[in-house]
Amino acid sequence: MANAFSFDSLNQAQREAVGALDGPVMILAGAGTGKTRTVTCRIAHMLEKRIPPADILAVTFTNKTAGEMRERISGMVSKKAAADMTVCTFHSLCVRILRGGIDKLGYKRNFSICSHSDQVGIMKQLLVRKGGSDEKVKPDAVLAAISKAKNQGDDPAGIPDDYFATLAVAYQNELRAQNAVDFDDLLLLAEQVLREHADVRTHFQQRYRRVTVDEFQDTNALQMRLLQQLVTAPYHVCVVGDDDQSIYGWRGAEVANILQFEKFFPDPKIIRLEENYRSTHAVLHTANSLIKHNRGRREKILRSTRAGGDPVRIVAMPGDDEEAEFIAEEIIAGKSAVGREWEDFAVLFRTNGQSRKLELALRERKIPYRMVGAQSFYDRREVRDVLAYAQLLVAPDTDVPLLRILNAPNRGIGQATAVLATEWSRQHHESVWQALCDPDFTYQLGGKTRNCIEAFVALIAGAKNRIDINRDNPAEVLNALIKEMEYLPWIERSCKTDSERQQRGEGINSVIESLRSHAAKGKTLQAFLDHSALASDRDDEDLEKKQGATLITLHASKGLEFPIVYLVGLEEGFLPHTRSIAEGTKDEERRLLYVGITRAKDLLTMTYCATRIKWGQQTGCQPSSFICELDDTYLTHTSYDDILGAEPSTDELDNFFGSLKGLLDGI
DNA sequence: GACTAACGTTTTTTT
DNA sequence: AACGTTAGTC
Repeated sequence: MANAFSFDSLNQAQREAVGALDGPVMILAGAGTGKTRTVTCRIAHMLEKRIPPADILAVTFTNKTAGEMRERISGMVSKKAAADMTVCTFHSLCVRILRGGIDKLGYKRNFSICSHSDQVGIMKQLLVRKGGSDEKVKPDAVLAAISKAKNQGDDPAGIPDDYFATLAVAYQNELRAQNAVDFDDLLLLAEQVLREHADVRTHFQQRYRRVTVDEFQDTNALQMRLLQQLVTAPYHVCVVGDDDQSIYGWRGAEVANILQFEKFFPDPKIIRLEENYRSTHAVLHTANSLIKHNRGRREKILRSTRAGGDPVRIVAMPGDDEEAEFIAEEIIAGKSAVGREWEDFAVLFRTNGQSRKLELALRERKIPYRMVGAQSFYDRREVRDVLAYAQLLVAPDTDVPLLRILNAPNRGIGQATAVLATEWSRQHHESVWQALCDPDFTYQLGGKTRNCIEAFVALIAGAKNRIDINRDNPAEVLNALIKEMEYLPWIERSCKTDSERQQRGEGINSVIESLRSHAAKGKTLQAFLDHSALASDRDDEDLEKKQGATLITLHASKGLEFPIVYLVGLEEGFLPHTRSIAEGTKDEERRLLYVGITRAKDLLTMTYCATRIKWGQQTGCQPSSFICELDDTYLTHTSYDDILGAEPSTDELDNFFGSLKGLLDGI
C-alpha cells in the first residue's frame, strides 16, 4: 500500500472528522479550512480500516472535483483500491443507475441526454406549435420554470401559470417520444427508479455502503431525496459543505439540506472546521464582517492561521475602461516588483459580460490569461454537429440531433422537407428518422428531394452498420463520415477569418480525438456521448495546462484560491444584482461576495466604477451597499486618481480629452 | 433553397 | 456592441 495519510498532519477538528467513520456525519467546512484534505484522508482512513473500496461512493458536483478527489486519494492508498471506488458527479451516478434500469419507467436504455441547447430547440418548436398566447414567451423562461419544479420535487404540470404548465406537459411528452431525458430528468428518474423498484434500490444500497457528498450546500431537494433512497440504516453517510458558500439557490439548491440535516438523517455527528489556512487575517476579518449580516446560518467563526497581512483595498474607478486598465497595469507592476507569476493573479466578476474589457486590457499588454467558462466548447457549432452525428450512430431515432444535422452540410434537404418529415412522424407516432426511411413518406416528395433523403439515410445507416456489425472503431467511422460528406470545407465556407477556420477544424479534431481515447479505453460510443453531455469545459484539462492570469466569474471561482485577487464591479445592481434584489435573494449575493473575498490568499482589491458601459450606453453606477457592511479595520479606501498620482502623462491626458469628446458627441 | 441585409434584442450565475 | 432572427432577394 502507498504511503497512507497521518493523523499528525491534521488539526483537532480535522482529526475528529477523519476518525468519525460510522453513522451520519456532517462536516461544516468553512472556506480554506482544508476540506478536501479532510475528506480524502477520511476515505483513505476507511480503506485502511479494511472497508472494501467498492463500498465507497463519493459524489461531487463537477467532474473536475471528482477527478481531483480520486487523484488525491490515489496518492494515499493502493492503485487497485483507488480504482475500485466510485467517485463521480450526481448526474453521472444517475446515468449509471438509469442505463441499467430506465426501462422500468418505459424509456429505452439507449436514451439520449439533452443539452441545454437541445432543450431550447425543443421548446422553441413547442412555442411555435402551441402559439396560443401572442405575447412573446422566452424558451429559457419556460425551461427555467420546469427545471425549478423538477428540482423541488414538484410535478412540472402543476406550474401555476397555465400556459407554462401546458408547455411543460408537451415538453415532457416530446422528450419521452424521442426517448430523451434532460439534465434534471437524470436525477428525477433515477430517484423514481430507486423509489419504485425495490430490487434496484436494494442493489445500489448494498453496493454503496459508504457515501460521501461534497459541496452539500449546493444540493437541491431532489438530490436529497435521491440520497435518502441510496443510504439506508445504519446511514454511513458523510456530507461536507458550508452554508455560507451556498450560491446556487437560483438553481434550486436548498440550504435547508444543510441547515436541517438532522431531519433527514438521525442523530448526526456535526464537526466544524474553522481554522483557515488560506487567507491573511486582514482578508478573513473582512470576509467575516460581511457574512455576519446574513440570517439563519450555521454559525462559524473562521480563525486565520496567518496573522496580519496587507489591508484590503477598495478602489473607486471613474469608469470600466479605467478599471480594466488599472488592473492590467497593476498585474504587470506586481509581477516585476514582487516577483509573482501570472498565475498568481485572478480577476473575479459577477457576469460574463464584464470580462470583455478586462480581456482587452490584458491582451493589449501581452499578459497571458485564461478565461474560465464563457463560450462553452460544447456549445460550439461544429462540436455540437459532430456530436449530433455521433448520437445518430447510436440511435438515429433521436429527433433533435437528426434535425440539427439534416442539412448540415447542405445536402438538398431543406427546412420545408424537415417540417413535412416532422409532421409525418408526429401523425404516425414514429421518429423523424423512420419517416425518412419510409417510402410512404418519401413517395409524396419530389424526385430530387427523395434522392437526397435516400442518400442521407444510406450514409448514416452505412456508418452505423460499420460500428454495429463490422465492429469498426467508432472514432474512425465518425471521422470517415465527416470527411466523406466534406463537413469541414462546408463549415469553413461560412468563416470570415483564418483563425475562425482553424478553430472549427480544431473543434472537430478534438471531438474525434476525445472519442479515440475513449474507444482506446474500451468505452462504448454511448459512454462517450454520456461523458460529453455531462462534461463542461471547466473539466477540460487543456484549461489546467493553460498558463496566465485567471479571469473568472464569482460562481466559477468557488473552490479555487489565488495569491492576489481583484474583485471588480462592486456596484449596486451588479453585486447585488438587480435581479436578485427583485427576487429577494440578497443574502445569496452576499454569500457570493463572501466566496469572492475568501478566494484571496495574500492581497485583495475590490473596485467599483462611477460609470459603466451597458448595452453600448454609458450609465451611472452607485457603489455596492455591501461595501458599507465591511468592517474597516483592515480596509483602505482609495481611488484611481489617488493611485495614479497627480501627474497624468500626456497619454492619459489625451485619453481623458478623448473620452470627454466622446461624451460630448454622445449628447 | 441559399445567401444577405437589416432588424431587434440582449445580460446572472450553470451542474 | 454583438449576437441571433427574419424578411427579402437571387
